[in-house]
Formats: sequence, structure tokens, C-alpha cells
Amino acid sequence: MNKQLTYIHQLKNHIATDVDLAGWVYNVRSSGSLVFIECRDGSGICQCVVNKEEVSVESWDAAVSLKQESSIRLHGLVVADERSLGGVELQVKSLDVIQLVTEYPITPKEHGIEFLMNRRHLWLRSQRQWAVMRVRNGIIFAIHNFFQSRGFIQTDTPIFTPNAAEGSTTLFETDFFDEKAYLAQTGQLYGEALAMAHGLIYTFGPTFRAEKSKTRRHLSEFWMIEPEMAFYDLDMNMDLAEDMLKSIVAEVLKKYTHELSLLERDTSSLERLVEKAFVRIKYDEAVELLTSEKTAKMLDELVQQRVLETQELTQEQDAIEKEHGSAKKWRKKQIEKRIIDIKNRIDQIEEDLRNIPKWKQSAQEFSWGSDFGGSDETVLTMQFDVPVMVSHWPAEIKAFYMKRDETDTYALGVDVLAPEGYGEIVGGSQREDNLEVILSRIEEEGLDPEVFDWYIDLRRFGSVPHAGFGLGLERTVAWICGLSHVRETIAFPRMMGRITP
RNA sequence: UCCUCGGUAGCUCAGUGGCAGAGCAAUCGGCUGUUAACCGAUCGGUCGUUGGUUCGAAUCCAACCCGGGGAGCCA
Repeated sequence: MNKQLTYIHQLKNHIATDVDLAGWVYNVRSSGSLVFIECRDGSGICQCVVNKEEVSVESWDAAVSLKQESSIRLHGLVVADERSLGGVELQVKSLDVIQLVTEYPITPKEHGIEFLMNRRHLWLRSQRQWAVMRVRNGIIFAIHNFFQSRGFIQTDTPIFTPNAAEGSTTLFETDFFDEKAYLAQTGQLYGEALAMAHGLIYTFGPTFRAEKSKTRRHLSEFWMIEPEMAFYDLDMNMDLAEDMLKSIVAEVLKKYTHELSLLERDTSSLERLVEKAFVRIKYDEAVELLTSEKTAKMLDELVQQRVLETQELTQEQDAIEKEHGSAKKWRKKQIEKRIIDIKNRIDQIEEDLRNIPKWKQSAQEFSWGSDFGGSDETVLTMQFDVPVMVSHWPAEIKAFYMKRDETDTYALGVDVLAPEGYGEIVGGSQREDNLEVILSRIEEEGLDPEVFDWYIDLRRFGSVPHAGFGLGLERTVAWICGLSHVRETIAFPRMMGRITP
């Protein structure tokens, strides 16, 4: 154990020298008197070549016996080789097995989501999951960087709370020394108290929602970042949210190119967003856009595009199916793979074709005063190539603490919708700072003023205009990584029907 | 809670009323540059569960269980 270990991500700096590696067998191939080991050590993956004629009998026997995820120590020479992934490989001089593994369940082949989720503790070792966790780390670091460099103080708010902050959502109930308590769905109200102490604060912690949601955007336990700023109005709030998202994306693009390429993320949309101003529209304008001829036409065109794509795919499938009969074995496999891809894509298109008319109907029939549904958000964001910030919502559909405009009909709230159909990643508002108004709002909502007494104190003692927002970490990770479901953005997701591992 | 699709070998799937199948994994053998290596052989089954229809059910019907996708709600 006293040998100096070299980590795989540093190997490029050690070409033509001998190093010691320790790690796990990601995959292994053998070819007579050569064994190719793909070794991962947490920092990366490196192909290690064992040549029968250049190692001891013990090392050779060990190499031949290796199976996936066996833990090993390697000593060898680092060489540049274009045939190897990453351009560097290790020519092994000796190999020790720490533990020989048999029947590791996750093979390099395809697996279903249920199988993988049941083995999440092992799945985390796979390349894609590894990349996602690293990008998540990068996003977290970028968020702290952004706020810390602007003088924000990170504060922590309680997880046990005596009541719901916003009447509507379902919370997890627990027993707190024989008293009913709930797991926090937001730290916002406490954040406001801390902002009155420190001016600029943010929280970064877990939140819990007991809704029985089964969609790609929901978790029961997720992490949220909630800045709260004294002397900020809605516009300043929106500026801050835009700067923050740009800063996060820029930092991830700069530091995580390898991970994003492992995830096959097309980064053009992310790169564009860093440079361009976000779209800012008011709720009324969004409704107008949703119900417009332009939107209807765009959706019709989308249907035509999908139909055309299906025709092209079907033609390709016919052509390669004909070729299949007389093809060589390797080509047959290639064709079979391609046909599976084509079938999946066609299934996806058929679902789109079933859905788009519904989207169109939902958009066309949208009536002022309701909240946007998932498809409405998608239809809105499809028309822009940067995030869309929707502000000035009908006051009735927003929470009691949001400040209203002069006409008392609009809440000074803002939702930030991510591009590419990722939906709402930020929700925020300017808060109501007037004592009388907030008291009457609490009454109107039928909430118990006694429960909010400490919160109301914030309006009694030095009340000032202030604002804040919440950023959903998992949705942000899903969007930046280009993942179709938030369950892969957190190490051990908690969602309806999933509490283990 | 509702809508919708699915559950067949360790994994991914094919099989729509008549002998339970393929690829991968596993096991054994071969191969000196492999890239989800390849080639040959072997092994592998409570067809989600229970009941029904039928000469005969993986296949048809009913109920239930589990999972995927979506709605509502939201980050």
C-alpha cells in the first residue's frame, strides 16, 4: 500500500514512465497471448495490455482469470497509442488481483430501467452514470462559486417544519416528539428571515414533496437552491437568475467536455445560451403566443416533419432488410442493431404524432387565468432557442407571499423554462413586503395567521422590498446532461415506489 | 387517483390457439492488437399471480400484483 498511485486522468503526463494503478476491471477481452483490460479507477478508464511473453506466469494466470469489476493493482509502462481509447495505454509488467469477481450483474449490454434501478449502487460505476455524477458535482460547485463571488452567504433552513408553506402541496408527515411535523417542501420563508439578517443569502438543501407524481420531471426528494435578496425587485431577481444559469452552463462547458461527450450531449444549444439574452415575456404575451396562428402552424409543420421522417426510416428499413438475407455475419449484426434503432425512433414518432394534436388543442384552447401544463411549456419553449422567463402571472394562481402589481391582478412571479422541453427549472418572485397586505392575503387563503406569526414579524420590523427564487438541481442536471429523466441525476433517487437501494 | 403500454432463460427480446426460441451473460475450447472483440461447443424456463374458456393456453377472458410512459401538482 505504500506505493505512489497514479490516477488514470493524469496518465497523459506520465508517457514513457512506469506507474502503479489500482482499480476495477470495466471490461476484458483476450486474444491468445494478449489480454486487454479496460481498467477504471474512478478518475477515468484506461486500456491495459497484458502480453504473455512479458509478464510472470502468476500475472498471466491472473489476467486470464479476470472478470468484470474484479479489483486489481497494475504496474507497467505508459505509452501513447492511437488504437487505445483516450490515446494512452498501459503495457502491463505485473498484475495483482485484490478480489476476483464472478457474475457481476451489469454487463456491457443493454439493460432495462427497473433492473438498473434495483442495482443503482452498482450502476453508478457505469460510464454514463459516472459522467452524470461528475457534471452534477460541477453544477453544484458552479452554483456556490456564483453566489459566493457575489457576496451571498450560504445558510441552512430546517427540514422539520410545523406546517406547509404553500397550502396546496402534499407533504410527508412525521412524528416530532408526539407533535405532527412535516418534511420541508421549501426553505423560502426561513430564507427571507435570513436575508433580513445578511442581505444576500442562499440555501442549498434537500426538499420533500409527497405528491404521487410519476413523470420524468419529479422526485419525492430533491435538492433545491433558494437565493433570497433584500432590496431586490422582480427585474433584479430575473437578472440574477439569468446570470446564474449562464454562469453554471459556462463553467460546465469549460470543465466537463469529456463527460458531456460521454453523454453524447449536443452542446450547441448550451453554448448559444451563454452568449444570448434570455427571452422575457409576460404571462399575457405567453398566452397570446400559445393561442396564436403561428403556434398552430408550427405544430402542423412538426407533424409533417415527423411523417416525412417515418417515411425515410421505413424506406431505409426495407432496404437493409433486403440486404440482410445475403449479408455477411458482421453486417447482419449491424443491420439488426440499426433496425432496433429505427423501430425505437418510429415508436417515439408515433407517440409524438398521437400527442401533437393534443398539444395543439391544449394550446389553442388555453384560457387566461390557468397555469401552463407540461405540453404548453414545451410548445412555448420550442419557439425559442434560449430559456424563456415568464413573469406577471394571474395573482389567483400564485402563492400568498408573492407581491402583486399596482392593478392587484398580476403576481410579480417568474418561471424560467429551460429549452429543449426540460420545463420549469426556476420559480421565483418578488415577495409581498407590506404588513397589512400580507395579513389580508393570509386571511384570504384561509391560512392560520398564528402559524405565520414569526414570518409576519419580518414585515413588522424593518420590512423592505425583497425577492428570491428556487432552482431545481436535478432538473438542471437533467437539462445540461441531456437526460430524459431526473432519476439518473441523483445517486439514490427517492420517488413513488422507490426507496431502495 | 385516472389514462396508456408492458411482464417469456441471469440480461435484452421474438413467439397471437398445436414440441419453449434467439442474441448476450455463464462454463469449456480456439485465436498475438482487441474496442459492447471474434469463432466453436455446453448449460440455462413456475411464460408476473390466481381463476376461467378450450381436446389443447405464453397466446383468448377476468381479477389482482409489479414496472414503463403520461395527466393533475410542481423544482
